[in-house]
Amino acid sequence: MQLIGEYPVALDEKGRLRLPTALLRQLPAHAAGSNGEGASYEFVVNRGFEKCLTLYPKPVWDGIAAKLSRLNSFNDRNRAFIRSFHYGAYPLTTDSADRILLQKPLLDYAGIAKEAVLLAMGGKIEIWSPEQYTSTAAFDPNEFADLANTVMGGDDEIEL
Amino acid sequence: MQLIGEYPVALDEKGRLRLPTALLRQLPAHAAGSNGEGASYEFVVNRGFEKCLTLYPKPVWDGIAAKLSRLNSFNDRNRAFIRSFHYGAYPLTTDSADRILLQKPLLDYAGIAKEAVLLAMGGKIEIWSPEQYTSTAAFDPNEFADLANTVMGGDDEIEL
DNA sequence: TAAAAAGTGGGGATTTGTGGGAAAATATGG
DNA sequence: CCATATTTTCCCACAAATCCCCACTTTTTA
Repeated sequence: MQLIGEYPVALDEKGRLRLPTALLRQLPAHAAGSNGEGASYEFVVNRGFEKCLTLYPKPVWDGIAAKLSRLNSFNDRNRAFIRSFHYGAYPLTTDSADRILLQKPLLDYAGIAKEAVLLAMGGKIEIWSPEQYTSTAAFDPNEFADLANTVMGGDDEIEL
Repeated sequence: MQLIGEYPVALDEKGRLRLPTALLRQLPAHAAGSNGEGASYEFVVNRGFEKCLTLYPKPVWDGIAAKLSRLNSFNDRNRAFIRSFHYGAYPLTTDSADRILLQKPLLDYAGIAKEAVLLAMGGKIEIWSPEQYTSTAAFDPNEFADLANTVMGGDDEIEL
């Protein structure tokens, strides 16, 4: 699953966050009604490594959970690792208008109030507060070049 | 069984702890009434390896107990391990309002008073005091970089 | 420029969560 | 073994959060 896109969204009075149609269309409608109508989508949210939330489509999460479950949980380090993934985890389903409701602790963690930015990448979707997004995830050409060099550098086989 | 979620809960005056519906829905209603109504859930609690309690759905516990029983109990280390696993273990059933009642020694062990955090992972549920949870479950991603690489690693389809 | 699709905003039913009285069960002490 | 104190749990009533539903506004498409 290769999700793409940056989407500014607004939370309404009740704290509901609508997932843009452009994003939902990229997901396999893991849905109720056999027809396209009334379909709902399942996700798992999580505290991200940075000050943001991470939204996993359920199938993607299940893949991760399956790998984690193969770890021996009698080992301290493994346990801590598994726990780190479940830190702030919460299962979500879209409502009948393709909206999700995020728990207050999660919103607080990411510093999200009325607005947010969704950043879809690969199999997951990051949810940022606009402020954090511009300061942390912002595109700085110089920094980008540095990173590109560090991460990809020296490997002639990879081209951007 | 893949349980998901972090749930803040409050204990009432009588020390009862209600299991959130979102969590119970993930369990096979190991239940009394043939209909969904009046169903109750069976668990086993235990002292966790960390300063928390571990709640096992009965079927999961049974699986673990079966494995333990296959250990050679003529070996004193095995005997000690089996004993410590049962140390503080206690069977529980939800009451008619989906609440459980934890013994004082267990609450003391985990430092739980009025509030707790439930962390569901894989087949079990950890019960933490909020303080312990934030200090123990917090993690440094870099610390797990190698583990992440080993477990998830090499497989470019899976992302953290 | 009309029609369709996407997005927004509540009212209010329904579900979930909380609290406490009192019955039932269990323990304690003669 | 009975009487009393304590703990547990049932049951009901109330409070709060969630979600369905539908109407309305804005944007896109043809």
